Amino acid sequence: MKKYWLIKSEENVYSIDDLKKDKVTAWTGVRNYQARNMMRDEMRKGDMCLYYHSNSKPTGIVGVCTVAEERCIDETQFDKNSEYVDIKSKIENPTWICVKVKFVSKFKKVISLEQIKQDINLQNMEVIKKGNRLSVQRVSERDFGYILNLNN
DNA sequence: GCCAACGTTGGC
DNA sequence: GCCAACGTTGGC
Repeated sequence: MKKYWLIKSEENVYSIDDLKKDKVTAWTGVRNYQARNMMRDEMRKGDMCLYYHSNSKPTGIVGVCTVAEERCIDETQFDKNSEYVDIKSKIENPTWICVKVKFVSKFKKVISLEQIKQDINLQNMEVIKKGNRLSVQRVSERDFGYILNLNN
């Protein structure tokens, strides 16, 4: 059963254009247990993700990617030169597990947070709920399909 | 840069 | 286990 997600990235850190160029990337640097648990326990190869830019103008959904590989070790936790290093994490039992995502498409136009807030059909999306800072969120199949249609 | 809304840490 | 202090996220 394919599942649908929304994943956030700061545009100036790793944008949809970076993913388009790299084709596949490990979704490293997530240091929130709830987000990790979703990646580790629920995200599976073939699942589809909306790609969301935070800290951008405007913020919003900018494209689509797919889970290319599941349950990957986030290597940045063992990299002493990385800002994401976690000295408490053990090689034999890594704390941080992520997925690899593959570029699928970039939208013609950003579907902005403002637009989502105003769309009566998208009021169940996590991303518009107050205080929701999770960088990995579940999206319903219906909302995912609706958003793809908005891009047409 | 501000600040609300979190999540994490650590003393007790 | 509680909770104050602190750190982070992310919209604006």
